[in-house]
Amino acid sequence: MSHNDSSLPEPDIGLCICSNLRRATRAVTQAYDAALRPAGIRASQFSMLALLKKRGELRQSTLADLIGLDGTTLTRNLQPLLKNEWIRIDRDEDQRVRLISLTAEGHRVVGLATPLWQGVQAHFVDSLGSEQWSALLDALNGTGAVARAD
Amino acid sequence: MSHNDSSLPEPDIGLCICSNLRRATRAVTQAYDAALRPAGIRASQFSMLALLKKRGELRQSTLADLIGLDGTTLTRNLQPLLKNEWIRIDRDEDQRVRLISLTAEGHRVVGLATPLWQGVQAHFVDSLGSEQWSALLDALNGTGAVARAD
DNA sequence: AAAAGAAAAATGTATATACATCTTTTATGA
DNA sequence: TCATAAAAGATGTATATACATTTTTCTTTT
Repeated sequence: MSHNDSSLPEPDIGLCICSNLRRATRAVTQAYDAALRPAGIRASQFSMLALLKKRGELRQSTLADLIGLDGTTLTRNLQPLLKNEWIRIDRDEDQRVRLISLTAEGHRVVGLATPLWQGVQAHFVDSLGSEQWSALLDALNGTGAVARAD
Repeated sequence: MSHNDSSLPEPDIGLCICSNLRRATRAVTQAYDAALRPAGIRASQFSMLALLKKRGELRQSTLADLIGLDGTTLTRNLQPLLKNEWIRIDRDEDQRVRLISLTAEGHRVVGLATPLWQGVQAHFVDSLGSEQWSALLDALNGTGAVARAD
C-alpha cells in the first residue's frame, strides 16, 4: 500500500463537491432518460423543448442563458432537435440572431413526454421527501451561484 | 403567448431535479476545471487519479463502480489518461481483467493538482457555509441512492 | 472434454460539453 | 464614409457519457 509523500493529512477527495455532483447527475440523468425513452426524447432535450413551450420563440443566446449552457454547446445540442424536426430556427431582422421555436411535432413530443416526466419527477420527490427535495434545490441554486460568481 | 392544451395546471419544469442537477454540475465543473487547468488535468480525470492514488491498483470494473461510471464510459475515459502516461493498464492472472494503476507521472500530476483542488474546494465550502455544504452532500447521496434503486 | 453460459472489457453509434478561434453582421467613431 | 470594435453564432478539437452489441476469456454442466 502506498503512503503520502508528506506527513500532511491528505484531503478527502470523497467529499469533493464536483465529483459528488457529477456522480449524482449521471445516476439521475440515467433515470430520467429511461423514464422518457418511450417518448423518444432525452432529459436534456426535454428541458430545452419544455422551456420553448413555456416561453415561446427565443433567441438562441437567451435559450443558452436560461439553461445555463455554453453557447457553442447549445449550437451542437440543437442539431438533434432540428434533425427530428422538433424545432425551427429562423433569422431575426438582425441577421446575426437566430430565433428558436417549437414545431407542431415539437409540441406533440413535449405533450407525450410531459406525463412521463411528471412520473419520474414525482418518484424522486416522494422518495426524497419534500424537505430533502427543497434542500436539494436550494443547495443546487446556491452552489451554482457560487460557481458563476467566479 | 401560448397556452396549455388542457385546463390542467402545467407542471413546473423549473423544479426538475434532473435539469437543476445538470445545470449546477455544468457550472461547478467549469469552476473546478478552471482551477485545475494549471496542472493540465480536468476535474473528472483528477477524481480517477486521486482514487487510484488512495486505493492503489484497481480492477477496471472496481474503478467504474467506485466512481459510479458506466463501464463502457470508463473504457473511453481512460484513454486520455493513458495517452498522457498517467496510468498503466496491466492484465490480471484472469486474462479478462484489467488492472489500473498510477505511473510515476500520474503521481506527479496528482501531487501538482491536489493543492489546486484544495483551493477550489475550500472556496466552495467557505462560500456555501458548512451547513449548506453538508446538506448538499447529503442530498446528493440521497438522490443518487434513489436513482440507483430503480 | 465439449458445449453452454457467464464475466470482463471493447466497439459502434449517438449525444453532451466547453475552450479557442473564426466568420458574419451590426454598431461606433474619427 | 470608412475603419474599428463589438455582438452572435459556427467550427475545430478534445473529452465525457451511455446503450446495444460484440469479442475474449473463464466457469459450469453434461
